Amino acid sequence: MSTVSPIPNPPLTRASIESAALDLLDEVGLDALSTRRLADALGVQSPAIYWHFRNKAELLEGMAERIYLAGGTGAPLPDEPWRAWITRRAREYRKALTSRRDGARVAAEVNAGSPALFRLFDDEITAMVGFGFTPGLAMHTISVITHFISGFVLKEQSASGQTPPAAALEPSAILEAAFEQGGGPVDPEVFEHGIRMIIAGVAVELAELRLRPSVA
Amino acid sequence: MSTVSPIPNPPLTRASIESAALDLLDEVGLDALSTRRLADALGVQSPAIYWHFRNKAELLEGMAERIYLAGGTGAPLPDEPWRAWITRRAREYRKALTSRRDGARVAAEVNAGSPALFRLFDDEITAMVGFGFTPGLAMHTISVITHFISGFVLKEQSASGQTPPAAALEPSAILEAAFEQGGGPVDPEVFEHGIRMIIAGVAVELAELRLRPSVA
DNA sequence: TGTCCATCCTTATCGATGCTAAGTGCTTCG
DNA sequence: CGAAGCACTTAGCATCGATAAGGATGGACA
Repeated sequence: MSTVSPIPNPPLTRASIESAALDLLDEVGLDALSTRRLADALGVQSPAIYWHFRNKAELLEGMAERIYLAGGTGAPLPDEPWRAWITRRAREYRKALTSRRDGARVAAEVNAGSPALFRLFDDEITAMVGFGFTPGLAMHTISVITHFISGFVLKEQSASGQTPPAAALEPSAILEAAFEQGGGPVDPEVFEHGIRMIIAGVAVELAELRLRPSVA
Repeated sequence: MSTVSPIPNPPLTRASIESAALDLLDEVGLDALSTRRLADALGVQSPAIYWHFRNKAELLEGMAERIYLAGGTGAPLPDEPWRAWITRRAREYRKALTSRRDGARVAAEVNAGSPALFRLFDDEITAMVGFGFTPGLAMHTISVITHFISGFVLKEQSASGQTPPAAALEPSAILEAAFEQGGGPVDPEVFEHGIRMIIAGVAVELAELRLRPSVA
């Protein structure tokens, strides 16, 4: 027998732990993501993680930030109209959340704290003001869209792999038609439609704002 | 010393356990809501709970349903216009979620299953069709509003009692103005504004629908 | 009246979890 | 050569959700 070659693991870093944690998340889901399993995946004992992170919540925050930032930069492209830009950003945001199992649940833990996310938020607000939004309207608009997306993806991800409602009750003919036409509460078209609705609502206010710039 | 009067606890029921669990939730929060603490509050040993519920998730579903149903009935009042009705329902829904600590997190667990909630959903869709919505538009509208509210309250509740972002970064003047005018992502005005935006967006489609009823 | 049985709860215990305390080996630098 | 401190291991604590098995209670029925 040859001696086992004593290849030492590459040293842990916050980044490598977060990466491994995200991969493990995809494998086992958030509820089964324990520090011991993560340590196993890293070829290490579980307390090693606590040298790099104060606790599991801090790890989850790091993971959440990575999920967020996977969406890419926030600024509008040159000559990109604001509706197209907001629509694109909304889709990117959803894609970032859905790219990881339980991504929305993990992202919901973050307290909006990190500098990188703060910058991104600042850039987006600034860009909106450049499009004629008041700062207040920009804050409201981006917040509304963000809340909608996180609520949507949260249900979308928790609905996947779940027992159907057992159909114990008979829906009315109208409700049946609603499911047929509307595809259920987490149908992809609901997402698109929601973004369109919100943008349409904002557009009304923005138009008024351009006519009567004095009104905040 | 008088003998301790042997008053037996009233027997447990699903309802009494769910009630006690919701009260305990207000006291300690979701993360500290364990079956042992709950059993303590009920004057009972923890496995007793498992006679009434298959597991903790089933308990949480019962709690979630109670939180939802605390909002009251869903049908519009006589002569209530649809915008007023939807606005009122949105506020009631938010109020139901915020009435309990971590209410949105608990409610997020439910898989939309219970018969009572199914009925409520059916009633609301049916009412909207009565207002001139197509079944599909009704499904989309109610879903969009629900997702927005759950996303909003989720952040609203997780933001309360949390360390501010430490202000490590300097916001741009525009972002500063946005916070001043807009009050931050979970400002109550964001909620009101979001509902108005969505309703405005829906109103546009509804108006088109009334002009050209052939279009789904 | 006596026995049987379903109901509802207790005792005891399991494996797993987040986390801490204390110790160990390795590198680096004075 | 020795000290410092970094990065990790070993050991263990309190707590968690959940199960197994048994005990008490009360009504149904012969």
